[in-house]
Amino acid sequence: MSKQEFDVKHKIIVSAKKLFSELGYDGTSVRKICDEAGVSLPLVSYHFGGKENVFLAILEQLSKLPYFPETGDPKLDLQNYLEVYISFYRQERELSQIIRQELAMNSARSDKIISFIQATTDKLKGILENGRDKGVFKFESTSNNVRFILGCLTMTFSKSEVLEILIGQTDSSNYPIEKEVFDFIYKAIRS
Amino acid sequence: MSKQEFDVKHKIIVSAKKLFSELGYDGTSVRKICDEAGVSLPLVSYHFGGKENVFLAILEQLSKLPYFPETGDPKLDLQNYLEVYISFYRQERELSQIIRQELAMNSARSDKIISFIQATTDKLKGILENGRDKGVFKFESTSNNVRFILGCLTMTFSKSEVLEILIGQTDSSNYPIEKEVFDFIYKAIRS
DNA sequence: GTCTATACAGGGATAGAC
DNA sequence: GTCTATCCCTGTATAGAC
Repeated sequence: MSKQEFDVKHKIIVSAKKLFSELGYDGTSVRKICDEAGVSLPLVSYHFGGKENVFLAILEQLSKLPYFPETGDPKLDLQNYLEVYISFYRQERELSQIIRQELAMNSARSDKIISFIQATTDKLKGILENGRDKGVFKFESTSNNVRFILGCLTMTFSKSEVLEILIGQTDSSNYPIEKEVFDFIYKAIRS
Repeated sequence: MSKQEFDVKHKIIVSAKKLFSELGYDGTSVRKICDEAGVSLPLVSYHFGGKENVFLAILEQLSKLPYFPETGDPKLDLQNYLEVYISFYRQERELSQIIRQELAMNSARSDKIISFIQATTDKLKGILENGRDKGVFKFESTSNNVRFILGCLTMTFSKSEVLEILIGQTDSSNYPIEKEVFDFIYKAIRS
């Protein structure tokens, strides 16, 4: 792949990612992507073979989801888990927005997303169950609590202006939301 | 409005609601709505003046959001709040799914949704702040904690098959999720 | 009030020149 | 490898018959 070819593919990816996150998959046309990227329409088909594949190429970035070793200490593992993944998604605002949209839509593309994030979710499940076995955590249903935690995290990443109108700006800027979401979750599940 | 006219409008609304919740606004065409409803294409324009207005007519059902009196007791008010609104959204699965999608999309239609649910969110905010003032609840930022709670609730209502694949089925069916989400939230914010 | 037929804009993908 | 021009499909909305 030549330097120039790389540039075009890269420009398309960057523009598509921006537009998908703002307008959703259906709301983003190939024409808009190409206008944003400053390239002509057929280049999407030429380089990627269609809109769908541009989307999949963006999802590939999920394979860079960070890994961290587990210590076996439930509180510490939970803390690490939240820290690592929150910082990943905070750096990847557009990507997290796209995932949020697609999962909310139950779209056909969701299956692909799941295959990327399944391991992450399973890890959280493992941490919760380990904590419960050791008597550090206390809750009824693991999968329900995974749901709740993912719900909290989703809201934490979300860059939605709509939510800011609805809920209001964060009021204590000196206390970071990363810390507060851990407080919330840890208190919620500890014994 | 004649009986027959009511029936057609009603059929369109019911079909549109189902399809919007499954396919999203952009993914739902007027043709699909009419096929589902068993009526001809122009009737949407005739009765509603367009697809957008069908959507708004569905949102009108949000004005039936239940009201409940506040007692001033933070724990009780929180419990009532969660109970009332969870049961509303559990009865209105399709509607809650639509709201979830639209808010995730930051769509142009979100403003309308906000105007319906703003009061509900403000009420939750009030309950949290009252609880903190009385020393029953303990947290840093009200708006952050409203975010977390709404995140938990969103995941609780969500009928997404995708999430079931990702997280797994609820494992303890005898302990209702309505009860568990209260446990989770209450533990998270109490002193 | 409801239908069939159609207009017209916009979608994705491609043919063919360069 | 990249462009212009175009194809064909599907989207919404409407004209006009009944």
